[in-house]
Amino acid sequence: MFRYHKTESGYKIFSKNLFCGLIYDNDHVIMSSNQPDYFCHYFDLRRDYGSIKQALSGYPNLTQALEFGKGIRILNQDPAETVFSFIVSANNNIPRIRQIIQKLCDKFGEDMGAYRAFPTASRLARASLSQLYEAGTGYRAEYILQAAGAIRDGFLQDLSKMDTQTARKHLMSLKGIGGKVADCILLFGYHREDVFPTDVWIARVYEKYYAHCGQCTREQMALELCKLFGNLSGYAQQYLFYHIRQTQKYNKYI
DNA sequence: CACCAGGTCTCTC
DNA sequence: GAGAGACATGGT
Repeated sequence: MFRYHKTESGYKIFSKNLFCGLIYDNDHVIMSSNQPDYFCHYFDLRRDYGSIKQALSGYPNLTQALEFGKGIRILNQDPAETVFSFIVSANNNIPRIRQIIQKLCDKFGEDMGAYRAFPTASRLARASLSQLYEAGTGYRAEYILQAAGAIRDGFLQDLSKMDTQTARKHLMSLKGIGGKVADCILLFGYHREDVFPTDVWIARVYEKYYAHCGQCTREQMALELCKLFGNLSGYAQQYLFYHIRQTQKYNKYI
C-alpha cells in the first residue's frame, strides 16, 4: 500500500520481499512479477467486484464514489508489514509514511539485489531505538520496537482464528494501535470485511452524509457505519475514502 | 512561524 | 468513559 513507485508506463510495487511491475496498455494492465500467484492474491484478482458494487449501489450516498473508484480493490497485504505500516501512518501524512517505510526497508530489509525487502519482525526487534529514530519514525519508534518483539514471539499467530472483535482488541493491546489502525490491519492484512476504518476523512464523510448523533467519536462512527454496511463495510469505506481523498484538497501528494 | 498529517497515549475529572 | 494536550517529523 505504501510501497509503490510510478514509472513511465505504470507502477512498481513491493510487498514483503517480493516485487511486481504493472504496465498500463490501453484498456488492460500487464503484470510481471517474480511471484505472480502471490500478487494475484495481493491485488485480490479472484474476487468479483462487480457484484460488490451492485450490492453497494443500494446504499445511500455511494453512487458517485462507486463510479469514481471503479478500479478499487482491497489489497491482501502481509499481516506483519501491515501492522508496522499502519503504526507509522498514525498522525502522519502519506508522503512521510512512504518515506519512513522506505528508510526502514533500506536500513533493515533483506537485500534482494535490485531492491530491499520489507524488514522482518525479528530483524526490527533487534534494531535500536536510535536506529529507528534515524529512519524518521519519531515517537513511534518504541511502538515499532514493541510490536516487532511481540510479532517475533507469535503475537499474530492465532489472529486469523479469532472473530473480528476479539482480533481487534488483541491488536489494540499493542501500544500505537488504536481502533482505526487496528481496523486497517484487519481490513488490509486479514481481509476482514466487517470493519470500517474511521480516520479524519471518513469522519468528514460521516458528518456530511450519515450523521445520526450530533457529536460522536470516531469509535461511535465506526460502529454505526459497520452496523449500516455489515459485511460490505470494508468495501464501502474504501470507495468513500478514495473519493473524498482524491476530490478534496491535498491530492497533490498522489 | 504556526498549523497540519489515513491517531494514539496519558493524564485528569 | 469522556475531554484536553502532548507527541517526532517534515511540508506548506
